[in-house]
Amino acid sequence: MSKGSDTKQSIVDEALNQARRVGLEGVTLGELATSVQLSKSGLFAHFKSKEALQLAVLEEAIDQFTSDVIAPSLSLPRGSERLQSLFERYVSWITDKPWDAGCIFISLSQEYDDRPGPVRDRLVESENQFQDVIRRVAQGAAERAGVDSFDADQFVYEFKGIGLNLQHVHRLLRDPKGCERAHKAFAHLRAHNGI
Amino acid sequence: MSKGSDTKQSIVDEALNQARRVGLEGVTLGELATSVQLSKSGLFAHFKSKEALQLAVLEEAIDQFTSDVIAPSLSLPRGSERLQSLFERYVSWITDKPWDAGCIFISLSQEYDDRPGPVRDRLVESENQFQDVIRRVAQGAAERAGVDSFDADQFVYEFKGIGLNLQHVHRLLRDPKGCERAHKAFAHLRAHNGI
DNA sequence: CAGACACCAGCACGGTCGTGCTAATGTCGG
DNA sequence: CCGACATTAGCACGACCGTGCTGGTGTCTG
Repeated sequence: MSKGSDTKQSIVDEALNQARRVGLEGVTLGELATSVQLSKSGLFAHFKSKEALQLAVLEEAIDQFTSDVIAPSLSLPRGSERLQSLFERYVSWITDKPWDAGCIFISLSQEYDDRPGPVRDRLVESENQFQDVIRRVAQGAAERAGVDSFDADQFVYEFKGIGLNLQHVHRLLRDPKGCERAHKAFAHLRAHNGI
Repeated sequence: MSKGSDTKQSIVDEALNQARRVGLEGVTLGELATSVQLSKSGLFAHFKSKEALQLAVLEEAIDQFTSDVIAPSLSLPRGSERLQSLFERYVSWITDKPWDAGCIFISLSQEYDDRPGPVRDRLVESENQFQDVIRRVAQGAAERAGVDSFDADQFVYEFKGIGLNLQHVHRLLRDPKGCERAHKAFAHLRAHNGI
């Protein structure tokens, strides 16, 4: 039972790479099939619908994000060190991909903000979970630093803004100074909150 | 020669509205034709290609942005008042649209960041122009406030981050507190820079 | 008022889309 | 080694895509 799972995994991997460039709706079964050297119907047999494939791809992206960004940061000691790590790994996630394609969640959030359905629902759920992680990590840093009246939700908002514009300047405008500006902005944010 | 221009304008308007929801590639000539009560070929005759239509739509969006956001702000006296107006009009542009669809440039930047061609080129050009406006307005406010060593580019980066995440939380997460957070973040940004 | 021309509908084209059905191939446990 | 079953190819389908051509209908100009 391993042959089938293997090819299914390679399909999802390739679909994820393509989705980073053309979006999840833009991934085509025909094109995807030739990419993984399968017939269109052979590929389709692994998923009962295109939507199921899209959900599998999204799930794969969430898994990668969890193990690349979240988990390593949470393994660090609570406090500003963990917070800094979370930010830096988020920056790397957006800019360091060997395949040059950026953060897929940011692309998908624009693609699905007006497209109801299970894909959008799952995307919203994962975004909220990520916000929760940021909030808790920041809250921990604030407590360790002895800061009172810390507005965690506001911190999350500004944290994400830095990341979103990083993707914007890095991918659309091709500004090489993006990372530098992102780090500087985050330093401002930390200083402003005393953490 | 006014009948033709009128219908052409109504086509572009409708296409712009649809593009806000499904992107420029997602706008379909057939669907667009029925929306404006024209035959597909009748509509197509106004543009020699779909790409020409896309460029016309983008140009229309740029015009609206200029007259809704940029021009009114630039008519105000130089300084922090003008800067604040620019930000608030940007926030309104993202959230206040009667058609509930958000800022199309943010959607397009994700759609075309990996799709070379004239549409992407024009989009990049207009983004750079907007950044120039922010930079000059902020620089003016800094000079009026007597601030030295003002990092205008960094200010632009953080300004845009606030707007991008506003679109994100407003449209995807449907967070009603988005505007409030955006304004608070901008107040932080101004305070940090002393303007 | 008539001729020139802009405007638009009808129809057709090759392609590709997602999705099914059927049959041949492969893989694995007994 | 063989039978059960998972995996994949071939083929077909209706729908829609962007794009042309051709002819008719309106509209403005002289």
